[in-house]
Amino acid sequence: MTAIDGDAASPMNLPPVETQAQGFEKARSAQSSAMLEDYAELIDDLIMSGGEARPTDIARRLGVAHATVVKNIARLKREGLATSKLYRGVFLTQAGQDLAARARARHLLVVDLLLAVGVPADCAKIDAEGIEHHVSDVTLAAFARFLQRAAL
Amino acid sequence: MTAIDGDAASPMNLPPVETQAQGFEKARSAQSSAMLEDYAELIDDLIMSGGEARPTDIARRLGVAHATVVKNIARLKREGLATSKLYRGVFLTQAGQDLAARARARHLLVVDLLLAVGVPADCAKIDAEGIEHHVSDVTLAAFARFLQRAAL
DNA sequence: CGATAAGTGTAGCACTGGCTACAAATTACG
DNA sequence: CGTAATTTGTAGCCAGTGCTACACTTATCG
Repeated sequence: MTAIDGDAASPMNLPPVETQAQGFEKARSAQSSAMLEDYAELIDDLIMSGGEARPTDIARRLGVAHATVVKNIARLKREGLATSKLYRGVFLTQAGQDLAARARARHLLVVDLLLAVGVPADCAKIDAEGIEHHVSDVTLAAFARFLQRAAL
Repeated sequence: MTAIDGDAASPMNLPPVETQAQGFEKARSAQSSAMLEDYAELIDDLIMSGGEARPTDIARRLGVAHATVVKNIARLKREGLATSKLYRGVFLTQAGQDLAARARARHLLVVDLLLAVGVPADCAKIDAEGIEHHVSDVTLAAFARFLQRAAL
């Protein structure tokens, strides 16, 4: 039951079982909240730039079918992040706006770090989309510190 | 059909539709191959360190139920990455070993980069598990260059 | 004002990847 | 050698997130 025997069974260079499992578990759970963050950030972007966030626009931006967006917006509403009336655009609650702000800050920081270590701009933007959801707060703080140091 | 109108509808600071959709699409497809890479790398690790990769060990390392592992191993076999006989351990085909080698190289490079920018070791190991699957070849090359430069 | 286009929402399907529960095989041991 | 524990495999369920097809509302325009 305990993980002790698991460690004892590793004769050499394998990482400890718990650490490894922890990493995988975190990666799995990150995927779960990734959609919420992406939607919140995108909806916020659309509202701020154009005044409204419509399912069709969101779908085009995400590269998915509009029906997928409608279904996922239902989840955002279920989780208290967004509101919408029938055949009207989507809006973020306060919680949704907070999430969007956090997601955007994280996104920008990841892009900046990629640029700072020499990743081409277009590539940095694309890769950041996948990476940002797996960057823990500790790592994010390290990124910020590194960028501050590099800017001097 | 074209994305032209989408761009025209963006009055200000939003990124172009195609680039954005491209990033999201890549993130989604990365998730699809992530499982294969994780399994291949882990199976290879287990075989190299202990001589055999058993579903129960894999399950413990990944932090999932053994039945999940068995099901996913079936997918690896379907895709020509692994072989196994009933009630015996799992082995990698040549393609599987190649995938494992690539995954491991990528994993190590990501961990090294995180360490190089000041992320704590334990945190780097955990976060790398999620990040590695979203690092494109171009970005990976940039990481390598950065590390080489930093080592001087 | 009415017809057509565009946008929105609903229903139902497929696939992935978790899980539990149960069955079968293998291994360990008295 | 045979029984108990462990391991492996199978079956069936659920949730998430895509999709297409269809229905309905809203907007556009002749």
